[in-house]
Amino acid sequence: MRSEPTILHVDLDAFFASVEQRDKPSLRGKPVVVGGVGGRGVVATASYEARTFGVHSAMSTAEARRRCPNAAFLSGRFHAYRDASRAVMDLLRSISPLVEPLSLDEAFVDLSAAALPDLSVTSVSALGRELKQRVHEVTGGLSGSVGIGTSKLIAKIASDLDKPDGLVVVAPGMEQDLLRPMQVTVIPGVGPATAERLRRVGVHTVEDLEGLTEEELVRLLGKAHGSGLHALARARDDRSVEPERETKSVSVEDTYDTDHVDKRLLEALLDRQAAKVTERLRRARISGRTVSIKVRLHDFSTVSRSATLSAPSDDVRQIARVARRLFAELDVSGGVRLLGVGVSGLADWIQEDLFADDEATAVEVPDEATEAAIAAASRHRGWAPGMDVVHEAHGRGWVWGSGRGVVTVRFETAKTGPGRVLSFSATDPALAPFTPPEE
DNA sequence: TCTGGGGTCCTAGGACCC
DNA sequence: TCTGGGGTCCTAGGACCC
Repeated sequence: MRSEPTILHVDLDAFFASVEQRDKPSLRGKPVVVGGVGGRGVVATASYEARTFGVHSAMSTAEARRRCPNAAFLSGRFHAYRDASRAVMDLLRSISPLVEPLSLDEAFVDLSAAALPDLSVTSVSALGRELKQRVHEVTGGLSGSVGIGTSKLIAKIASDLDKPDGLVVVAPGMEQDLLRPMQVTVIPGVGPATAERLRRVGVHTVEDLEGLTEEELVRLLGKAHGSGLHALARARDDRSVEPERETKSVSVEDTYDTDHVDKRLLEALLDRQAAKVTERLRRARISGRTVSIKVRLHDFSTVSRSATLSAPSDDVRQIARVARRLFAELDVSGGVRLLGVGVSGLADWIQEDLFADDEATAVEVPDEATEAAIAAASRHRGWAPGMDVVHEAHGRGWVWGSGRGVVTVRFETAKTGPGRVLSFSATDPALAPFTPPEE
């Protein structure tokens, strides 16, 4: 927690719905619901007019239609949201270089890096007002709610206090007075499951939460969540604004209007998703080592499977093949409601050839020994012997570390077909010919 | 016609290594 | 061939957020 109110949180009001109303005057003043319009859709954003009918985000669209049959139901125009979001984020970055977007419609700004005469409540309040005015201008009429405080926690809670079109600045020293009477669910990270656990031990408000020791909270919620909540309950929060957060995973998933049972259809859908994921990896110039699938069954239970490759890949066929293999292990005879493919363990796409200059002591060995080494190493790594290794190398190189040294196997590219082993070398000549480890 | 899609972070257990 | 501890990696699932 800082001594001055230097963290600002902006949240655009009913963002998707507001963009629709901005672009289509006939929708202004009327209930608008943006989200999935299919049989299994849910509401992403409801305009304030729709909210008066009890429609809110995450509600099923079917329920929303029941509550507000006259609303306009729209599936959304993401490029328009992205454009509006970009205008706002650019605006924020003109105020301070330290901007952390949380989503299209939300961001933290660190005002300690902004050009301000001082960081008094008066001064940051004036900045907040001006910001709201300029958000209105750069977006062609959208409003945002702004919260300013001495920490992320306080700024975020503050922006929610006077929605829509609000501005709340929490003066330094007032943090605990603000939090104590509130429900524990105002703390980001306290969702239904955590709230229920806390309720069972008689904790409803932040003040109640303060009554628990860190040990008690850790016992109840686990180490990270428990000690984190112990601090936040006391308004202790020194998380910094992180302008550049790296992507950790890329995924695609689809819920189908009816459950699918046809395995061949499902495999084709999986292939398509693998292609979409790969396309996004390539656009971002990244690749990934871990391929995951997600399957939601007819009863809404969800299973996931993943497999980690020896090297990062952005190869459609390889990712699709791994996805299919993982899928084949599952019993989906009851029907599949949702299917998804994801890639994590991301790395820069352009990989240096780590082994290019490492050949000084390299010793060439016969192909037979190479194949044996690959087979042994692949068993060692838990792969099916032989088959995946060549593809997984993806034209780079591949290292197997053992207690006795490092063995490098080089491949030609796998893009034009199954790769071929080009050479085999060891950093220590004593290792060649390589002896496969015992099973 | 209950329950999206894109993510992040955490936990727990097992394998493996030293 | 007895016992153990720590660290890392991997996998599956869960909670949470917008």
